[in-house]
Amino acid sequence: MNHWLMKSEPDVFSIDDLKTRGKEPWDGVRNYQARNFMRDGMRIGDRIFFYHSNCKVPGIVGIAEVVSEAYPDPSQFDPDSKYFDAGSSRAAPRWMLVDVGYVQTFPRTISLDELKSCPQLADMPLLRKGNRLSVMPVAAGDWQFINGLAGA
DNA sequence: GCCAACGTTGGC
DNA sequence: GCCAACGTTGGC
Repeated sequence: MNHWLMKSEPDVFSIDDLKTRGKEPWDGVRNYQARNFMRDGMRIGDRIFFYHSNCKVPGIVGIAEVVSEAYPDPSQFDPDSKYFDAGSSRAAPRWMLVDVGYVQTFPRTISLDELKSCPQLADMPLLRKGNRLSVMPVAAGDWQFINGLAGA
């Protein structure tokens, strides 16, 4: 099983929103590297750290899981969507997504500051300077370590 | 709201 | 194929 981290702005879609909905199509990803992780890397049952970005205390707030295979992101075909992509077509979809299901909310947020303070996590892609990927892999060891921090 | 970092676009 | 301009991300 592979492990992942996905960023979301809580003002737009928070882990509480995911909890309420149960599962959600992860639409709107318009970065090729992130798309490739979803399309080629993710398998049903893979676990995901849910990360809140662009907010007061950015950090990992809980766990989600992959609940579908990758399929074309419908929003790319919708002219009324802000994610519409005129360069894509149903015959050759450019953007893929997976459905993400709620698993648990951590008892506390593992803040970005705390993650940065752990020498064990220095190689995490999340902590690399200038990284803006919204979907990225998490090494098995880092997954275990962070779960330990969360008391989960 | 600022701005550094980085991806994409498009002229040439 | 180069690279300047532009847009976006996301921490602060």
